[in-house]
Amino acid sequence: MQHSSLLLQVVPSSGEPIYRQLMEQIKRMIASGKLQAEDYLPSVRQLASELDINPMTISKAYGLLESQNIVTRIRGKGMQVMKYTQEATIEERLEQLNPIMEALINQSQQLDLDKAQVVQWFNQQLEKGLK
Amino acid sequence: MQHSSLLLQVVPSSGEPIYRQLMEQIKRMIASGKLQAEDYLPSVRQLASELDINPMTISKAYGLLESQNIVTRIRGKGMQVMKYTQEATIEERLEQLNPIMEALINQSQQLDLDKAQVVQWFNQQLEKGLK
DNA sequence: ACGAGTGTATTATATAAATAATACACCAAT
DNA sequence: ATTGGTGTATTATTTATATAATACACTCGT
Repeated sequence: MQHSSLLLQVVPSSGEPIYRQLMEQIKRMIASGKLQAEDYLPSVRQLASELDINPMTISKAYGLLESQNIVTRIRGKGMQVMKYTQEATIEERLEQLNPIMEALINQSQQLDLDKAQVVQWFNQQLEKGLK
Repeated sequence: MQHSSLLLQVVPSSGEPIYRQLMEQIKRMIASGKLQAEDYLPSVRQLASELDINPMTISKAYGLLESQNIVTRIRGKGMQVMKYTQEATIEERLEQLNPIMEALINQSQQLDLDKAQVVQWFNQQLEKGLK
């Protein structure tokens, strides 16, 4: 099977543990509808080989997603996005950005940058990075 | 001595190692001029007790800052911000926000949010968080 | 029944990070 | 000289993360 699944990416050196990076990305993909109810996640072994990561690290992420009732393990088939899962509203998705925005605001304060400067810079960076 | 120094804060559960959190915050405080050339960093023991963190973790951060020539160890006195250190320009400080902005843009894409929505939300959050 | 595909358990190893408790070398003020 | 303040070295222990190599139980298509 293909499922190319190269939507997921991981930065092992980022401090953030790999299994958490995976969990958060999958949650975002569910929130945005890129993964829908009853869709299957890429298989452990396939994802492990694509990302060059140990299969048990993937399995750890999947197991935790299951324990959070986000995904169901289906024997012999794989991990399935929970039935009845709804794509998140725009408002809900925006709220998921809060932790990182908090960090950004925090760093801005420590750098003694004011609101206007940061917003301008943010817009400038957005031009280059967001469609 | 006081130096209350409660400018520094740390989130032990964030994945980001404590010693790196400290290093980055101190670098930002130097860039913004909150710490100036020849200022002293809070002492290892004092900071350790304030943040409820092991002294050797602080010492590790300080040692790495020294090896990056950001700070000088002065025997019997403490860690001093390098002489002749200049406060960073606004442009330089804005560039220090790039890594976190990249992450924010990345997450926005994964959530399938568009530029206008994110900018609006960002402004809204800024109202609450930045003076 | 077989084989290839699921996720997972197990055991072991390695590394980074953090803690803990001491001890040391140094400086400065008394 | 003594005391109390610096940072640091040392050794040991603990925890979380990640890897590695096997093995197992299950499902599906043939």
